[in-house]
Amino acid sequence: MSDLLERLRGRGWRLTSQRRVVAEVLDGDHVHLTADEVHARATQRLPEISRATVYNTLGELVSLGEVIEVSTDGRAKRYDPNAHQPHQHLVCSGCGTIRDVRPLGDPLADLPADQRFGFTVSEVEVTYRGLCPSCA
Amino acid sequence: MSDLLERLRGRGWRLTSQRRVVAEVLDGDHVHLTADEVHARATQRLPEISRATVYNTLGELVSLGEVIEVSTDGRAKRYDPNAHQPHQHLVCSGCGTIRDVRPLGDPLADLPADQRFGFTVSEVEVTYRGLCPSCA
DNA sequence: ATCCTACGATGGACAGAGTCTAAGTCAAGA
DNA sequence: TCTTGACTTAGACTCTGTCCATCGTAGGAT
Ligand SMILES: [Mn+2]
Ligand SMILES: [Mn+2]
Ligand SMILES: [Zn+2]
Ligand SMILES: [Zn+2]
Repeated sequence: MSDLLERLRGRGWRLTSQRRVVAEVLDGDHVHLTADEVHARATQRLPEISRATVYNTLGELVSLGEVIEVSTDGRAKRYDPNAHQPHQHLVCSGCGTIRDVRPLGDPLADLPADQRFGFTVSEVEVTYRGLCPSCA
Repeated sequence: MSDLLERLRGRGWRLTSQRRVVAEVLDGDHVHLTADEVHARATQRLPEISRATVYNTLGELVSLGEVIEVSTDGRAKRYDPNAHQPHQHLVCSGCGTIRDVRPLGDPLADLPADQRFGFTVSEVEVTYRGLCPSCA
């Protein structure tokens, strides 16, 4: 996480307390918080941080490739700090919990040429759904 | 499409001009309209149809399994009348066009047991992304 | 053919998620 | 320490979707 801040400062990022707090909140595994959840947690450490700044900072982290935007339901987007290891998501239909998963093989290979309609396909996103142990 | 209306009438649906128009707008292949797009097209045929009715009717069609809700971007949900043939989606990152595709094999099989975290996995949703011929 | 009524349609208020702006603040280089 | 442009802030605004009270009508009953 501190190396994230180093990396960003190297790219000319002005290091403010707000940005530091947002980065801290996003630290960890299987973290998939909404912007408002990030804001709520950031507020505990820095009471006056604004919603706009959280949105701005998250947007910048996404642009810089340090955070991934995930929208598994039709609701709020979730922000995922696990950006450097490609992965997919397993979502509980009961409670909404999201886990990072790594399927075998290359999901792109499953789409035959005659199903590509002339597209240059470069990316694939897979969402597995089911019930977690607590909800089953 | 008329068999759709028959099926629904058989299930006790009251057949109103509004519902008929929404069903007509959703007819076709590779149709993935937002609720407001459905409303705009429905308005051309039936000028006084309301937004609420479009949302209600779409919601009912989804509950009845006749239409599928798709959210490929973080924006508005899209409504897909191709509900009886399981399929996945190929989305153009340039213009947003969505095509129905059928990948080979069973995507569920690619998730090994040690990546299931005790979940009962029952469903998988795949979104391929790339550039369509016009945007490339 | 007409009547009844419960189901459906309507418009507008409301809510959640996100964007934008104008004005104030401050990190960091000179 | 001074300066300045980048950053933060509050709140207005947009977009998507839901809810509600009231009105209208599809379709069965007579
Ligand atoms: Mn993740
Ligand atoms: Mn489709
Ligand atoms: Zn669960
Ligand atoms: Zn395109």
